[in-house]
Amino acid sequence: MEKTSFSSSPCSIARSLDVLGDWWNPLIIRECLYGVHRFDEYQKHLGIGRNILTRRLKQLVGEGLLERRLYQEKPQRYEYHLTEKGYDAARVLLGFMSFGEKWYFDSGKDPIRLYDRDSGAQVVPLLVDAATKKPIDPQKLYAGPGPGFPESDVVRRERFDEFFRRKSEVEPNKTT
Amino acid sequence: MEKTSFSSSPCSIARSLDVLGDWWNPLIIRECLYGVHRFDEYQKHLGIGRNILTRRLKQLVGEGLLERRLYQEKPQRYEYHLTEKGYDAARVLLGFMSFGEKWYFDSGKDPIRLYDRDSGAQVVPLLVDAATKKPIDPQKLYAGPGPGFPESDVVRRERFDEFFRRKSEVEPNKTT
DNA sequence: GGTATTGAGTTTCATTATGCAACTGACTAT
DNA sequence: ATAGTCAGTTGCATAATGAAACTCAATACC
Repeated sequence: MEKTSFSSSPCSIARSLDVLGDWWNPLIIRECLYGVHRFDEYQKHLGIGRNILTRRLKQLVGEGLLERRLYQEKPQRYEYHLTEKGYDAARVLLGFMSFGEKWYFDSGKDPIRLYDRDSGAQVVPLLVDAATKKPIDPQKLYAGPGPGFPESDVVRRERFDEFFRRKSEVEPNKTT
Repeated sequence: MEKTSFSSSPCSIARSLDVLGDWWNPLIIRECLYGVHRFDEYQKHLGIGRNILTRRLKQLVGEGLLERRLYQEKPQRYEYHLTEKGYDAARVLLGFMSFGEKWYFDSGKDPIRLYDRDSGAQVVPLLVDAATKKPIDPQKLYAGPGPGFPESDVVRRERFDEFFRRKSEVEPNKTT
């Protein structure tokens, strides 16, 4: 397998996939969000092999999404809790939820619902543009290099068709 | 490996992971979103093995996220395009982007930016509650069974600690 | 006409990760 | 003294991956 690490890729998606692009890690984070924190509970709820659970937990702790918390001294026992980064990863899971609900369950028959801890009101995640607060339609997007895009990476620039086409309409003299 | 399919799990996250819980599928969808549609282009951009690219494309077409489009008759040649479902999956990718940008790149140095096709304005994805339009804080959420949750699945109900605790505060007579 | 190139895949094979089951070690409850 | 809980390890068969070479079919070059 050799797992092809994307940790050096200049793409936020690829970077995230290093820790979230797998079957178990998101599910472990989900359980944590639902209030599961101990080894055997993860194992039972997920049906994951104990060996790979060990590995996944180590990875998630190593990546800073979970923290190990000693909850008992006598035989040392640890719980796993979400860090701030872990909670941010959970936000990605909400994306999975919305997608899954729409495409795999009849509408109105969603298996799980989310509520606000303060108000108790149901929470329905929606992806919007931060500025206009309007829902995002991926079909109406195009991508371009940002400030952190490596100048050197000429090959990958090929992808940003639309960006450069539009740019050259604005500055027709500069031919990239 | 035996890939443990979650297709029957009563969880939207698990269901989504069947097709998105992998390193390549999200990246293929990303490329598609950036305007890449042909076999050799995927292979070059992603550095993915041609054999597994074949399998992934088949899976994505089979799952209905991509559609094969004949673009040349003589030697039959196909392009892969996002379906509506595929574009919805792309919405999940935006979640990955936000996460990756925040945790793996200095702020203001995001490698890739998104723009609106109509207005040309930059688009910044943000997860909000559909009703209140306020940003979602995963720390302030708790989960409970929805209308589609299988009554039979008593084991998994254990997870919804907070939900049942709160419920019994409201209806203290009914002890679940 | 013969050779090279492109596009889209297969095939083969060594390397890794996974799932399963059994085992260890430290303690606790009966 | 025996059974049970919790958190892992260890060992092994099996399945997925990555890399490179190979197959077709057709067009482009000379």
